[in-house]
Amino acid sequence: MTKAETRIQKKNQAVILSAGLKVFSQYGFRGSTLDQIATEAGLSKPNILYYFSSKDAIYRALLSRLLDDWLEPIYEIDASGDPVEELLSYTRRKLHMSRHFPRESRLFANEIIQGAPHIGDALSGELRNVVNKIAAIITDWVNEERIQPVDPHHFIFSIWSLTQHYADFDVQVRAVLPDKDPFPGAEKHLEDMLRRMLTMPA
Amino acid sequence: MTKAETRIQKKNQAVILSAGLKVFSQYGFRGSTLDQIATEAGLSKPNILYYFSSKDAIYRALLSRLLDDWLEPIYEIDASGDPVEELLSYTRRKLHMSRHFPRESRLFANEIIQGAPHIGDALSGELRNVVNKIAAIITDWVNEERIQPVDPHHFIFSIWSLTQHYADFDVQVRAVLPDKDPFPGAEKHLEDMLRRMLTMPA
DNA sequence: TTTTTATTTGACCAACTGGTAAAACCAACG
DNA sequence: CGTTGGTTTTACCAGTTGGTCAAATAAAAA
Repeated sequence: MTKAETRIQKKNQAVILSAGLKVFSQYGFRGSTLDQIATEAGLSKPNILYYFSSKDAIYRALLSRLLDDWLEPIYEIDASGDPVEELLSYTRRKLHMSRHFPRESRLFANEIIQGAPHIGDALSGELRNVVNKIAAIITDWVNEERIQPVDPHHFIFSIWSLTQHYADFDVQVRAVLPDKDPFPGAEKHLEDMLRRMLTMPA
Repeated sequence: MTKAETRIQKKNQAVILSAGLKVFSQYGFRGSTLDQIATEAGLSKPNILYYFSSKDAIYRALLSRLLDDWLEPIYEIDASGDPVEELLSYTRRKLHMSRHFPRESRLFANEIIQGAPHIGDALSGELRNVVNKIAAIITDWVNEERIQPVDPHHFIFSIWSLTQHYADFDVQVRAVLPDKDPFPGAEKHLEDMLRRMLTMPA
């Protein structure tokens, strides 16, 4: 039986997780320090360790929420919907995440680049399963000749990379396009490109 | 007048840079330690600092080589060549780099994700210039109706993200496709997709 | 060979790391 | 009011960090 949490606990846990997200997403696990997180959270270091038993515990708490959020848009793909529209709106949802939750995207990117030491299991477990499911749907759509032939797995990787790029490489994108918000252009570009790629020629 | 380097200097500098690349590309700058690099290089820590004045110096030496290597394939794009083939072979060169120099790709990714604190200037300088040049070429090709209309900047970003994904997110890719080498499939997929994108009428 | 120069090492340091312990503080409730 | 239980802080610790220094060693030049 888990004890009910007080208001203060809820608030401070949220503050710490938010600070941890900011710091971990920028420096990776090993490059981040409890002092940084404490400063960012406006709490003392021992106070942080009163709410989370260790640096690792903060990181793991963040990651366990993360994978769910990261995968959630893919569950909304509807096998009975219009193939092109389903895949385009999945892409739109992923791009939306890059725009509005770039820190989460970068935290994930850091974890993967470092070899996924904390979530490797989830990758070859849940992630792999859901990807294979969607890949099967895409294969069906191809066989029914409702979209152009594509390698379903690599196509999914393409959507991930195309959308996450705008969060993970934000600095680079803005260095090249300094004046404007890149996202409207990105959305139009991705929609055009993917639609062209998927659409059967008349 | 710079002194000529002895063969020991050459060898040890190379060994240290190689070890630094391995460590920095996995943990980022702040997450890496001189001890790790020393162990990886098979040298003592003070011995490493005999060849490079600081941890930062190793990192900067790596980055200064990196941007050149990273950009080099784009310089080979020939404005007078066949548009589709030029862009496809650029993509192939980038994918080739992801396959054979994944550590360099991840070092670069780490640096960008962290906000490019060491190479921000190069991004808004040299990188921006060369991208704008290639973007102008692509715009010409579009205007001459030799390829389908695309946003040139976002199209370049797309090539980068699609190809680098296979280096930076290698663990994820292999978690989903555990049995096979992903690169042959990736090459075919990217070629199919990009060709369709550039040639199919809207 | 001797001398000069380049290289490597072991001992060390101050600052920082994640984490602990106990005392002090504070809010609520009887 | 006083007690109780949750919260915060101060002081601290042992291990690690990037980096220094002088002495020891190996290589090259004379």
